[in-house]
Amino acid sequence: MSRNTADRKAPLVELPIATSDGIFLAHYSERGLAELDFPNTDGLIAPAGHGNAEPRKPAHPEHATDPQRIPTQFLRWHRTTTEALKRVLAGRAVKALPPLDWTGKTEFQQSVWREMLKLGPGQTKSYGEVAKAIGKPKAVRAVGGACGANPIPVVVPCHRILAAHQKIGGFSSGLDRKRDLLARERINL
DNA sequence: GACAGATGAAGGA
DNA sequence: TCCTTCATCTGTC
Repeated sequence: MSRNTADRKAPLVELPIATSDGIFLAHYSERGLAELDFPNTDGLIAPAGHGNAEPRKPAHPEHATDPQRIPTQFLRWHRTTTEALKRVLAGRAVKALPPLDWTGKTEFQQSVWREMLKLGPGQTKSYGEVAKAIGKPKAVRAVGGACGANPIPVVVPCHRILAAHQKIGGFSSGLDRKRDLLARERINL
């Protein structure tokens, strides 16, 4: 077991993404997209991957990092992230992703998330199938844990991972949101 | 090291 | 079917 959360670097830039679902908040480090926070139904932003964290106010443009001082590389990544997010929310295939910063995450988690990235719109896998795909067929519960720790939901499509027999399983940001995302991809449970 | 967890499978009613 | 129990593996504290 590798445990290297200590060298996790704090994101350098936070940028909001306005969608029909609300304002998502993307966190970028010098390595790429590090986190994506869901908007809450009440307008607050729910941090991804840590369900018991306190929701917080969305960063208004005037409070977010000053656009004038953001390196163009971050702006390029943000354009790619915005496009990818909007495509997923529309149930369409993602054309391109920015580099993803999984620094500090374990090898196991990264292999689970890489497996999720292989799934296109309308495609699903069970936790057991993901466990098999990464060569650890008995690590089904651990796959669930890795899904819950996913810092970049929607873009890394943890909502496409179902429990056995097409049951919905769980979702750190709420089962309703998972059902909604699946419905947009015409996935019937 | 102990414990919890977004599972899965098997067995019994 | 539905429910309960248990095996299994990994992450977190």
